[in-house]
Amino acid sequence: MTGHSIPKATLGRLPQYLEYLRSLPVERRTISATAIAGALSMGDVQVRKDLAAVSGAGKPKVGYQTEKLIEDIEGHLGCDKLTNAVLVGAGKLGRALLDYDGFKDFGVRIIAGFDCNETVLKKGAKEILPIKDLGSYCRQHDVRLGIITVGGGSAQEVCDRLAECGIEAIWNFAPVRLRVPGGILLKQENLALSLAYLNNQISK
Amino acid sequence: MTGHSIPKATLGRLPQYLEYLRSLPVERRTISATAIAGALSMGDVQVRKDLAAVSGAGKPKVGYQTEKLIEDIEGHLGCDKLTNAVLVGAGKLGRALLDYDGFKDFGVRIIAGFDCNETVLKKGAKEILPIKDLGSYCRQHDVRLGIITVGGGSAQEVCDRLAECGIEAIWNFAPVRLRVPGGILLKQENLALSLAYLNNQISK
DNA sequence: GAAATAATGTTAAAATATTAACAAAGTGAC
DNA sequence: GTCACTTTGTTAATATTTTAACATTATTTC
Repeated sequence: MTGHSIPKATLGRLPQYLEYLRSLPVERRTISATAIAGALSMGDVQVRKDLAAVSGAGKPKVGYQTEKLIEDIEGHLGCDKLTNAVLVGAGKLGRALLDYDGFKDFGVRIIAGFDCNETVLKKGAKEILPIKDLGSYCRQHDVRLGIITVGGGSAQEVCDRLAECGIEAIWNFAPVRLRVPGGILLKQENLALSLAYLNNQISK
Repeated sequence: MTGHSIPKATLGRLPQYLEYLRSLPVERRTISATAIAGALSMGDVQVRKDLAAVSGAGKPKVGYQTEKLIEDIEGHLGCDKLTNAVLVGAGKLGRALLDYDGFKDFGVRIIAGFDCNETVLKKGAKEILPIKDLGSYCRQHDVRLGIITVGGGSAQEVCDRLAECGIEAIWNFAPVRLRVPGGILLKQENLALSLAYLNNQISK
């Protein structure tokens, strides 16, 4: 168990399980793969296999210990270690993400936003700072993740600057394909993409 | 060609190709699978296979006709048919999506937002209307897609109301698993989920 | 305590998806 | 016109993922 090679497909489903498990009432000490499968409308065998890849054994007739399962999934997703992140581009989307507090459940804390537009700068809990302070801030606060929510035009520039700051991964919302130096992880988020998929299914 | 069974994996990559192709300058009349693969850092054979599934033939030594390729992908993604959508929950994220105009490129037009909070109501290009008008509005405007950006607490309620309005698909940003009546398509969006994945990779 | 049940875990099979290998077809240079 | 080159499309091999089948194990009931 926890051998080493968790299938990529499994990894992609883990957050789903995690989310569901967390939504359960605390009284629910145990849960069966069948129940999870039912709630998430997936095959029960698949759930069992996924869980087997990341967690210990369940008990026949009983299921898995809910709490242990959550812990194990969190462990594999790295939710236990808190990663500091900064966000660049305090437009509407940027501010929405900045204020969204659901990320901390997944081990990421956005500790500050940056923008070049003076008018959006803000002090307080979630600061929005001038972009020129990006480098020094990142180095001071052990920032490992950068989130890009600027327009497509300046995304590459922001990306480069983040790379210079020693960021390890970039989560890009700008609809532009970024060039990142080797060693830096890039995740492209394209909300329109989800829509396209939905729209396709509807029309069908 | 356009036989009928496009692999699911291919379908998932189509929006990526589309995005890239659209980013090309118009002078670029033809493009090779190799070039696409290079830009997107994927295997060239895969690109060729994907393209073969949705479009006609390319010419050796030349590549594919950019414009035709775009059209074909759009066709398969249903981007050609414009679908009307409404958004419920005009918080920061909701307003960000409402104002984001990238969706229309993927065949979806958010024509109005709804909220129960009187203070955010707004007239103009992208109206924000009181939630009580949801039903009549949807029926009048042939709305087929509903986007939920309310908090987790009221998401199910909103979902039920949308279902009553004859919506065909729901795109849910609330971190809650919704129960939808059969026949309605549900796509769960969980931004935190992407983060979890990233964070996992970093920690590794 | 034996039988019934609900769950697990494993092994094998089937389906999908990716990668590699190679032959064929345009294009351009000489 | 032939040769070299690039790029396609196809066929086969490999890897991965999903599904099915089945034997096993704890719990509950009688």
